Amino acid sequence: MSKAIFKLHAEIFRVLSNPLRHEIFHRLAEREMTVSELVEACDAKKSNVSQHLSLLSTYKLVESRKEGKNVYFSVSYPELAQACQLIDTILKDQLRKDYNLFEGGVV
Amino acid sequence: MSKAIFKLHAEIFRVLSNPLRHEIFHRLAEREMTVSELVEACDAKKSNVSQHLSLLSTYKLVESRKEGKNVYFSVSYPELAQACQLIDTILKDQLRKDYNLFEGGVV
DNA sequence: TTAATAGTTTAATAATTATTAAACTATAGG
DNA sequence: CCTATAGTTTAATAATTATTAAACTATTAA
Repeated sequence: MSKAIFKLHAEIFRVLSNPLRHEIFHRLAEREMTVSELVEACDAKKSNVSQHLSLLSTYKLVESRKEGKNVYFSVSYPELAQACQLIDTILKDQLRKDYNLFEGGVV
Repeated sequence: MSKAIFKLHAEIFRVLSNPLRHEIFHRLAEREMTVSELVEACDAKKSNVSQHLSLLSTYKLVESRKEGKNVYFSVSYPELAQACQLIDTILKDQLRKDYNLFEGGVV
């Protein structure tokens, strides 16, 4: 396995390594949403959400369709979203104990 | 699901988002290795590998045992390593087509 | 007890990434 | 046309992260 492949794979992890981007991806894995809906759900700035969506799109993790004034986003590969949720589950189940790193039992 | 949880999950993705760290984790998922073996396998600087291992350890993704002059590292949760490999596989299978982003068919 | 090997830590620099506000584009309705 | 709403882009600043070299610690063996 070559450096280039590790780099490519790591790159996808990087895309999901920003908390807001991770949240956006997670929410889209549950249902299609407009930018405004995401802005409200995530309690974030519109321009910020838009930029994160743009990066997620660049890496084809999400896709969008325009309908009137709204743009609806959804995950491109449900399989990938599932795999990410699997990781999230493993983390929740298995790291909960360990993480006194993270201010007192946040999980 | 709270902000804090997204942050925690994103943090693990961040740990695996550095190419060298990703490579190290991937190699350790295959077998236990010493720091020197990793340095050679990854063709990287010893201090750099050591620092990445330290971060991986902090997040409990890897663990180590000392034997004489050597320190042997291995993955802590094979389940997590498997889930990461699942993501890697999905990426390889599904994104290959799309990635003309990445200099001419690297995957 | 010295030299060699294995690994870690520190500290500085370089490189990336995230966030914000402001300017911008597009669409729909009055 | 004018205004409001939805979203994007740009550009600047702030914050994080990665890499390197050099100094350091620990262990083994001569």
